Amino acid sequence: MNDEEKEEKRSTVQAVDVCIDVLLDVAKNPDCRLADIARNIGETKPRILRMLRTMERRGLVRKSSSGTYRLGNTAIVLGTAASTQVDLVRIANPILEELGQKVNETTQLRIIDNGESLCIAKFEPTRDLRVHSMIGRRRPLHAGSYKILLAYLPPQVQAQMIPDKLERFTPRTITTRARLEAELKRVREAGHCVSRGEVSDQLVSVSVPVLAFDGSVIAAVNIAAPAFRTQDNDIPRYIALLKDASRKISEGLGW
Amino acid sequence: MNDEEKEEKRSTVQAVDVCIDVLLDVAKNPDCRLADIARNIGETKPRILRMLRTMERRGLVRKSSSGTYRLGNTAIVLGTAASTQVDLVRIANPILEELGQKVNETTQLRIIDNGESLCIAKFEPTRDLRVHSMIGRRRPLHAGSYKILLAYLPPQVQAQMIPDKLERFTPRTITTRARLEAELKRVREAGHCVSRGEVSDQLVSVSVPVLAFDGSVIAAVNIAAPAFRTQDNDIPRYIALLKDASRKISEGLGW
DNA sequence: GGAAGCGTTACGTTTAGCGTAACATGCCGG
DNA sequence: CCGGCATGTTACGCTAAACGTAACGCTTCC
Repeated sequence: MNDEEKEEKRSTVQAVDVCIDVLLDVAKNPDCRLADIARNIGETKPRILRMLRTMERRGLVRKSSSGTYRLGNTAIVLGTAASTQVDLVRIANPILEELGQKVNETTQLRIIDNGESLCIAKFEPTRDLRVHSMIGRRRPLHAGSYKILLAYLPPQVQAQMIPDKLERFTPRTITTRARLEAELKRVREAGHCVSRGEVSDQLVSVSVPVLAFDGSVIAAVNIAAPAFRTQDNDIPRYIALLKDASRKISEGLGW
Repeated sequence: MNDEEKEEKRSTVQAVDVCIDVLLDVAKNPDCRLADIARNIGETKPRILRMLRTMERRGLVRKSSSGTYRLGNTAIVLGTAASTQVDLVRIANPILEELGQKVNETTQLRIIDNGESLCIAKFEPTRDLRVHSMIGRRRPLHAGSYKILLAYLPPQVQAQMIPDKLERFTPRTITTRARLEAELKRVREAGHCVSRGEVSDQLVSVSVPVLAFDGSVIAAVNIAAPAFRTQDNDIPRYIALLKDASRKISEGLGW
């Protein structure tokens, strides 16, 4: 371990850290087995077994009769409590719903987390064909309209957020740093970002930033819709509605 | 520590156990301070500080600028994943919503957890005056219509679930073991339970059991409504709708 | 202006809990 | 039918992770 890592981990509890790894792994892979978890996170089976037992006793995970693990009731309770405690999510939820009802499409709230974009709230309309969304899903920052999260960062922070290799998802994905930076400049000036098929061919997504009191960007609201039913003249309307929603969220947060 | 406790705690990880205590305490008391948490769960401040730091680094909790703690984004992600992984909750949610829309009142799903009833799913209608409900809220088993959870237990299990002292909430609360057992017998024969003001004066609540494949009771669905707008002739309708919902949940679970 | 709270740091001691190794069990293929 | 390989599980001795004590500044409130 180098000095940097030593500094990072000073005065933390390893067992808790590993236990969080286990929880996240179970969250990602429902019905996983002890051996899988141990392999995934690179620990020994006895260690993970002890942790799973502890968490099972507290209802954080559940062990099925076939020996596979899932998250448990306590995790639901924690999560529900969390969504009422995280201001951003609590405020945004009804606003996302109102917006989504209005345009009858999927809406999302995304933040930067660990160099990726993370969905922390969403609304899906009740129509047969809609964009599927999932809280907790992570996406790279360079593709799709939530690249807007990068656009307002201080230059050097932005630079280190952009990985050297930009993965390509579709022919329209931006994969060179130069083009991405040019696009980010344009996005910053426009105040919104429209992505047509950068992540998935058939999808259009439009994002605007959610501003903190000091003008910094703390999240992005977006509308995601199938390309075939999104006409060019829908876009300005979407942008206006998104800006309205974004403003309401900022106000709700007390700014 | 006596032998029993030793046996209980064999091959678990103490640090994880304490960390769950911390999480649950933060869930219960948003914006709590380090010293409060340490006091609440009877641990030293440095220990809790180390844990909070570890969890904060992973986004499980958030520390505000004023030094208070709340649950964080990772907790939301975990909770959302959990509600899709716990079959009972995943299946029950849309059914609870449909039921709640039909009667325009609050509906809940409750299970037995640790000698109490625990709300693990709910629906609230969008009307001004409604019964408030909260996932994670615990209630004693002897009061209110969810006492039905006790009614189908094997006699000796039931006996040890009923505490010696039955807390009184209202004049109508059952507080003697004999009366409670008589009531449970009646409930078991009727297949439903109606509570009028046992927990709170102004509330009526009706519960029916959710059955597993073997006929054992795994949960209770209930409708909770203000007493003034619940006429006697509403009750049979509620019971019928509840039984219907309960059957759908059982079927959804594959039974 | 001190007393009492807070969060935080440092450090030496100890015990929690780690990993190794061995075991029981189930499943598959030869 | 039996060995091979997977699984989950247990036992145990060793070690270092992390615990608690004590002391540190800081703020807040009498």
